[in-house]
Amino acid sequence: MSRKVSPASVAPALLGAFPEPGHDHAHCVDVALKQAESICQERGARLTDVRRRVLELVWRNHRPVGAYEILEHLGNSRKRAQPPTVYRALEFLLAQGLIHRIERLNAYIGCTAPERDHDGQFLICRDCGATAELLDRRIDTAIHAGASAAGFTVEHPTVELEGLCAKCRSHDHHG
Amino acid sequence: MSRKVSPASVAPALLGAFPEPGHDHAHCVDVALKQAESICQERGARLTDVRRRVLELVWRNHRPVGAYEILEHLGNSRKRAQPPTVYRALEFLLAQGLIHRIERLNAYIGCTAPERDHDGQFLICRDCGATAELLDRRIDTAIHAGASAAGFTVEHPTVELEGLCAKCRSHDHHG
DNA sequence: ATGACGTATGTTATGTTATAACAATTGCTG
DNA sequence: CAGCAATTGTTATAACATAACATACGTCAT
Repeated sequence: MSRKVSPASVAPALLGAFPEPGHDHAHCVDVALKQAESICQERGARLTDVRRRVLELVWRNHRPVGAYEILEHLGNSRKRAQPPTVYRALEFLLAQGLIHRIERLNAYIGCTAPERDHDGQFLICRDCGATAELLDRRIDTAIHAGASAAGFTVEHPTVELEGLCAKCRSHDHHG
Repeated sequence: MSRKVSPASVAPALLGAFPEPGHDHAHCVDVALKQAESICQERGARLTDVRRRVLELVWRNHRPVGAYEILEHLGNSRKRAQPPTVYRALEFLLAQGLIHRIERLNAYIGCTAPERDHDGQFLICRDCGATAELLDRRIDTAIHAGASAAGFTVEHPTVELEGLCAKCRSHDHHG
């Protein structure tokens, strides 16, 4: 069992793509959790039980998930967790680059390329809610160029693109 | 007095630029209000008293302003306005393209090019809070190209770039 | 002018998202 | 196992936003 996971072998084939309707999502979750373990171990960061469960819940599907939605599913039969528990876990996962926050939606989504330090670009379908992460260097380049023309240095770009995914666009046309 | 205002004559020299520290801000507000009047008249939209006052408050400075901050300044000596009053005015101003919402900050900022229908790109200084609007076609192009490569049609891009403006960057270096 | 209608605003209550502050627990290290 | 730092639990509240219904206002046909 190699501890160091090569990006090529584990990266889901989702970068810039929307998942197929019937794909093996358990596999997506599995990969994400394994990557998280590996990354945290490398860094000496502690992927505790709460944090792992929150990460798992963020990965329940390929849509951004709200903190309170996570909270609902985090409950331990008898006692419900409180907001700070979830927000602290989210804060940790954000800091480790394991998830991203979607500002438009006040929601969180699993990162598909956690090995790289980056701010992604997000394609958010207004119809089905599916959200894909893009890592487009041309967009980055254009942004940095445009900003520096105004004397501005970009540190944390937020790029969230609402629109229609291919599937929903074809539905709209046909139905 | 011409009713139709040519963009060239009124557009503030701020597109993609941060305002000078000592600029005549009363002029910025004045221009914004006049443009708003003109645009609403053309469209048969009613720029009522509440709406004009909210627009004026959004333009108090070149930083995004929160709804509750507006609320505080909207009070009429005796009775304070309620949240829905402000939110409804903001909704109207957004619909008319007279202001933009900054998602990262849950805040609103005056649009510097209200005659054009557009989603701007925003440069937000993390140090001084000053925020400038960019209308960079290269960024738009890169975004649409990147998205369509994933089969995605962008309808409403959100581009909010946090970083350092020229002034604050030089302060950082010197001090 | 007046009544009917649509738009705008006032008012009350509540929903949703997020954090402050402090206590208790856990895990690591000497 | 004592001491310390990191994590989680718990209580309360802050910050942002909207639902629902009442009132006022503008305008247009009669």
